[in-house]
Amino acid sequence: MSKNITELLRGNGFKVTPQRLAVYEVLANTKEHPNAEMIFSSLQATYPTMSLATVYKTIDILHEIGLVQILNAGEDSFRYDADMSNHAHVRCVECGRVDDVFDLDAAKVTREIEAGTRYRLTGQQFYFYGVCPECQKQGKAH
Amino acid sequence: MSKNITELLRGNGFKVTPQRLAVYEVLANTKEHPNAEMIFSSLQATYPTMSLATVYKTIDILHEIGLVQILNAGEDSFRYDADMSNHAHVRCVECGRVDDVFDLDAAKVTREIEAGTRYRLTGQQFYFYGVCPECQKQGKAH
DNA sequence: TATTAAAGAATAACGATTTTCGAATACCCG
DNA sequence: CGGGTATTCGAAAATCGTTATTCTTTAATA
Ligand SMILES: [Mn+2]
Ligand SMILES: [Mn+2]
Ligand SMILES: [Zn+2]
Ligand SMILES: [Zn+2]
Repeated sequence: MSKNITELLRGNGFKVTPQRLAVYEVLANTKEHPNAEMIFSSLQATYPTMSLATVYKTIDILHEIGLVQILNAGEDSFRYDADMSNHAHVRCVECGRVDDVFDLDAAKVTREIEAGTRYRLTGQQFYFYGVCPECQKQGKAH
Repeated sequence: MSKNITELLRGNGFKVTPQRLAVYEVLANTKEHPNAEMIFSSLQATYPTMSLATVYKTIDILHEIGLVQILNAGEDSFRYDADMSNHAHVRCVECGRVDDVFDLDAAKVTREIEAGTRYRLTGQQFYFYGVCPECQKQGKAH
């Protein structure tokens, strides 16, 4: 995995830097779908000198070489995901967390849409909104 | 249809103004899913004095009284749709147009997700992106 | 038609995200 | 090891859809 990103960076003419590896590691080891600020914060401990600008530029590159997908979950900022598989997401409108949704055959849906619309689809985003299990517990008073 | 919006505005304590009717007419008579700027532009001919701020405020009201839905098609701005049925959208990454996708049973998909996750879902947003038939012809992307 | 509160026009302001800038640093190739 | 140059840092600035403001106009009611 780390080997993969190193090769991909070099192979695309990008230098391999600790910052780039670190940003990718954050995304590869979380299921939280962080935005740029969250990535930046989580690197403060290990990379106190990391610049937010570097996070943004690194994400651009990681996206360009196919290692990171960009999520628009209807918030002000973008979220990022190193899981490049075709899966949907659900955002809790109470606490803001974004979880994976794997119980959806996205490829099948895509095929149906492609047949119906005559578009050649290159991607898709499914977002669901609701209340996560934890917030349901806390908000019993509803 | 115009009768409907008039009643709804009055019934909700809003005044019926030419601007409000005009904004709704644009949305009711197009399939282009315009954003605020596009609505504003398309009204320049008939309402040269229309303010962009009025477009925004009117959309708020139309949304509030259930006449317009707000779309997040993965762009910087929101798009609006007077078709209140539950349907998905597809955006052409070449020319930016946004088309309807009626070949998707969103309610069915939502039920599946709700069963699989433990979220209590309150809404969803699907959008697909790809290359529309016309842009495929022009070979902008082979 | 007069009254009055709501609404519109025009434009300034907003504000969080994202980008830019220039000097310092460090990756990488030979 | 160096030299060349991509990259980083840090702060500042831009971005830009949307909202607030101020003054003017208008819809609704009787
Ligand atoms: Mn994910
Ligand atoms: Mn539509
Ligand atoms: Zn929650
Ligand atoms: Zn197109």
